[in-house]
Amino acid sequence: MESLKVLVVDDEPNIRDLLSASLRFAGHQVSVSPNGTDAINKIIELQPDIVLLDVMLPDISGFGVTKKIRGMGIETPILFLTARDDTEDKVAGLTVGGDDYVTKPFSLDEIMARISAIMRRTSKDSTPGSVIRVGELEINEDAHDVSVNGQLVDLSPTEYQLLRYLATNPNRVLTKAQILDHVWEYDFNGEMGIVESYVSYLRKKLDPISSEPLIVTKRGVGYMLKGPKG
Amino acid sequence: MESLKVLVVDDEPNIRDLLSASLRFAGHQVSVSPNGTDAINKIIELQPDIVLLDVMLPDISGFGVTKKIRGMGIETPILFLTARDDTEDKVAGLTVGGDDYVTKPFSLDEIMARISAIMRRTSKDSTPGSVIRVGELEINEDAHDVSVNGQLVDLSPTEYQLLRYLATNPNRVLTKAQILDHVWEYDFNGEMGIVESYVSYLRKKLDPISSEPLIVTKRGVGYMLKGPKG
DNA sequence: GATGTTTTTCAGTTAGCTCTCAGGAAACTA
DNA sequence: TAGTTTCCTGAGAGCTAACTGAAAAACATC
Repeated sequence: MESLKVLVVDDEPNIRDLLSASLRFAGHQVSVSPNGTDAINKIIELQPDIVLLDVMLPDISGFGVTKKIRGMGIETPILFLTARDDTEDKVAGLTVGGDDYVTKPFSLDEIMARISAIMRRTSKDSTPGSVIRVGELEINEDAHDVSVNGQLVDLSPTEYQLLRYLATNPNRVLTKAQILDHVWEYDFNGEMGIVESYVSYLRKKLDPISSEPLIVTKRGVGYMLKGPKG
Repeated sequence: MESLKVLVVDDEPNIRDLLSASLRFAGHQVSVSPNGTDAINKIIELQPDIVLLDVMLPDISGFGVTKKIRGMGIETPILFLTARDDTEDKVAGLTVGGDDYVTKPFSLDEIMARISAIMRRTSKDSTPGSVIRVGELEINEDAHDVSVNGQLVDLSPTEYQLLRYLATNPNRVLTKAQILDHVWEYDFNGEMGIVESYVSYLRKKLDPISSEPLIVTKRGVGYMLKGPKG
């Protein structure tokens, strides 16, 4: 995915910082906004490629912002951020058009995946494709399917997300802390041992099929998904 | 279906936004109009391929608009949007020619299906056909019936719409929120559990006939109709 | 207005997932 | 080799998502 202009709208500074740091690191151009009125102005002024929009804002709600800018003919795709315990009727209609939503607390990897999905669907030009391929491994993001040497592997949601994070960084060691920060929800306060557990789960499912171990341990550092070149 | 020029005429901004977002996302070129006189001008000026026309408008009614443009020799097909409690004789005669109507509140999937049907009937070159085929499953949109391995299956209206939505997105996981947004009427206020119920109904009717389960559950994500290749 | 169908809700059950922990294995250190 | 650290993995408790039967509510048909 090429560099995008992203606007992050949230009243919680922690969330803003988390998202803007990650998005900047991913090579995007990020602006932030703490409330609805400012967001509307920034959307008009900056014309971002995508807006990450909290629905619960101090002044105008995310829906109000959407209504306003859509009324002006601005069709920028929106990724809504909603509280998990919002009543269901509040989130109705959020997946219409190019838009989508994630619930708080989210994981960074999920945010990135949703942004990719939205840009893939809405942008006419470059279509990077929804298949991640690393050596014998193939991840189909549309079908949420994983296969090794053509053979399907059944993964739980967390296993899937962990594998995808590794697969988007092949031949690169990722520390357990990095993995926790990207794959688990930002309010997770458990131990890093859980990463070891899930790596173990993945190995048990993947290694019997692959010709050589896919995930290698770099002792004292972290884990790495071995790609064809490395 | 190739890209169409669509004019959406409705005085409620919410409906206009809902329709224009969905139609744009489907690749069409959308213009909107809030009243009858403006609609007449836009129809003359833009020469759309199809008009989505609310019958209840603040100035000239949808019928008035139709009469006017037909009097000018403009034969653009029209999909009328009517209130559900409109009397029969009011909507009678709407389906003459290439026209059709849907009642408010509608589901997005129904709107899209009606547009396809109208374009299929009126355009000469025409789209491939009205049959959706995914593996052993066959949906005939003209006859509104469904068969698996050649054997007819009797479905309720909602079952049919759900299956069609899944079938138009084979090998792609659809979340319950997406399904609700596309298959149920836009004012539906209930819980997502209803999707589980209907998936269960479909499975009970389809699985005894199919050689393998057609609808697969992607736990924590959504549902997917399994096609031949995936 | 009675009957049958469809839609929607609900609750009990089932199956699957997340996370923790603890003992053991492997790898480094000295 | 012994000691230390890091990692691996099996077991299990607790939780959550999903399935399904049943009943209530809405709707249609005659």
